[in-house]
Amino acid sequence: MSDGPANDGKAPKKERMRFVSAEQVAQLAGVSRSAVSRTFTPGASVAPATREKVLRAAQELGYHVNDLARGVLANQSRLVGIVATKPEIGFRAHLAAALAKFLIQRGSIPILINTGQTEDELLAAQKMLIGHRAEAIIILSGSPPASFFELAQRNGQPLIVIGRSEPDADHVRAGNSEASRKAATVFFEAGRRRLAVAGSNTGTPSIIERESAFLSTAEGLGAEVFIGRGADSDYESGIAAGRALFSNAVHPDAVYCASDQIAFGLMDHVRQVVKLRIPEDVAIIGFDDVPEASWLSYQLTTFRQDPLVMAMRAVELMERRLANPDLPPGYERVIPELVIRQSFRP
Amino acid sequence: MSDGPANDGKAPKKERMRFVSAEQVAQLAGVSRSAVSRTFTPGASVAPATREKVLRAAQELGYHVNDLARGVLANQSRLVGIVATKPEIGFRAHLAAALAKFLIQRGSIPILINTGQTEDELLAAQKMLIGHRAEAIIILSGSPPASFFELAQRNGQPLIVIGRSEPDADHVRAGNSEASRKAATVFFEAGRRRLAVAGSNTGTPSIIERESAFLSTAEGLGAEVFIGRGADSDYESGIAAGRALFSNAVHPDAVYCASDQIAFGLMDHVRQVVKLRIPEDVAIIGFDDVPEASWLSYQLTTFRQDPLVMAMRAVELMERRLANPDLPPGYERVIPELVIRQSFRP
DNA sequence: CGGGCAATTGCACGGCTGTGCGACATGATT
DNA sequence: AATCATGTCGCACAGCCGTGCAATTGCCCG
Repeated sequence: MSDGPANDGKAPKKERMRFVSAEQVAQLAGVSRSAVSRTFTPGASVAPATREKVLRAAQELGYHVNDLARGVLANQSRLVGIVATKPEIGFRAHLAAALAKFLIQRGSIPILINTGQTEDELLAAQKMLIGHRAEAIIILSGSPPASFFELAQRNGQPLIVIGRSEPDADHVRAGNSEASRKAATVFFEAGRRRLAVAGSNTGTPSIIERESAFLSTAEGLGAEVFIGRGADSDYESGIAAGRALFSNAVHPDAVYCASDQIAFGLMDHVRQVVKLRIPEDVAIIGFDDVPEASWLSYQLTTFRQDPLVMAMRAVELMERRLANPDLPPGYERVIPELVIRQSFRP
Repeated sequence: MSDGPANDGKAPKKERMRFVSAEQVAQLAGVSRSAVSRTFTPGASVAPATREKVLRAAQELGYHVNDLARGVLANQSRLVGIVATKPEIGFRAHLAAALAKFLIQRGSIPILINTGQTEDELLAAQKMLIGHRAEAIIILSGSPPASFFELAQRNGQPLIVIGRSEPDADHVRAGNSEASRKAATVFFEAGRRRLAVAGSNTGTPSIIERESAFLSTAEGLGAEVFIGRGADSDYESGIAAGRALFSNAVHPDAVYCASDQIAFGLMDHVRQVVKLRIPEDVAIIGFDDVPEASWLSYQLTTFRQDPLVMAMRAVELMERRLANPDLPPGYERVIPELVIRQSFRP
């Protein structure tokens, strides 16, 4: 009297529903499984009539090739890891979104790894990517330990680094030094003589590069230089930097901020707390040109870093590497353009 | 005289490097492949000595289980799709990041699908998720067509919807109506009588819900009501709404904005273009409490919607559904709390 | 020292797929 | 009409893995 697969006792039907398999389609269409496989393989040899039968059966059953199994066989998963800390903030958010879009366009599957900076977390993320046979890993931020590179290398997973100069790996980054030198120069040429940089104590390589290039140029020009730093490179750090730079009697008359987020915090502090005018009393230049930079409250003059361009370059590097793993490391440098708004006009 | 696998002629070594397989580990360790498999399967029966040998060999070769193949066998991929349009903007960015974090914590692989709103794009994304046998799909935004739900249903992929009431699917959303009624009420109780809502023409269900609940409550209280809308629900839309609401001689003295982004645009327009004071001339309430809301330039009174809480609820719903696919649809409603800042004080 | 029991191990299968190769049908050609 | 080339199809294998089952080992105790 039992019907079906004897659902006896407790067992709450553990087995997940199975997707339709090629075997079932073959059966319904009255052909062999090979015919089904060939129907969905471009360039394979199938008679139009058979193809038609298979497609009809597939349609009826709602069949779709199992890309996982296909990947196991073909030794390619199409999975690509995007590794970032705080991927919801500022420029990184735009970069991650752009990467996801381009990766999907080329038929890859973007995996978003939102990880902390601790070595354990990174290692766990990497294990996951290796386990799933990710074809490549794109790193957006931070400074992964050497072991990260080594492990990826060993498993044949190309690593693309964005925003950091990594001589042994493919990388794409902005021309931080050029931009920072230019910032110091335009400030100086506009008659500003007390130049400051607002950076971060826990700076990423990009931040550090911007700080130091600006400082050395400013000093070279003979200007008085100031440094203010916050804990990170976000809004609060901008406030902290502003506090450090504007608590003395003599303060800078121009501040170069290592990120737009820092600039926003610093501008708010300068205007609302210190009660100085921008740009009359203090000129500001930022970096990134996130959408907020054009908001009326900020009108920030800043270096434009196009996330679409950088993401595309990164994907191109990845494709190049996948096509030929033995190529020497390549790098793309995107030169940022200074977008002039109200916070400083040369 | 040929060495190696006869690299004859053009063929540029197409074959991708293969990862280490269990077979190779078995060979090196001098055991059967089963022993290797058991070593990496918790709870399987392996002698400590064998286990040790296997682990040593695996370490030396850099072996890691192929989760793809494991997934094919066990009929579970651990892949979870996160579908969003413009995942880099505002609240959605925080939601997407939080989801990625929680999914990783529970051992799932978050796939970020950055898609447009056209039906074709959504269908392509879904095909991809079906092909890779994603275990569940979390939708952050927009209004997918009915076919989307149908196709997912048919393939046994649970669908979790965030920010939209979807009676036939698991969903988690904010208490938009309660919040919006409260907004109208506190405005009124503070003596404001010309109440406006700033919304969007292409509103998501959340936006629409907020608009209408505010409007009906405001009318019920006997206040004069205004409506201003922009094309989307971002900063520019806030400017547009501000233009619509403040171009006549008689203008609102309190505006409820359907999102923080709208509020920022509207506040900037009101202060910088219309030259009114906030909150003296115009009181503002927003929705979301993104970090920018606490910036000194805005100090926005707004309804707090915690992305961490919403993401966690969504993941819980997903787990529940995966554990028991036959459950009736569940939903979680998160009640937003009004965070008081300078733009309006009850 | 032998027997029984538990632990461990290897074999083989199952879960999906793509594809080389031989078998077959079919149309065209001499 | 016989033969050949061509296009299709199915079989079987390969590519990874987990696991049931039976065989083997090792150990303990009588």
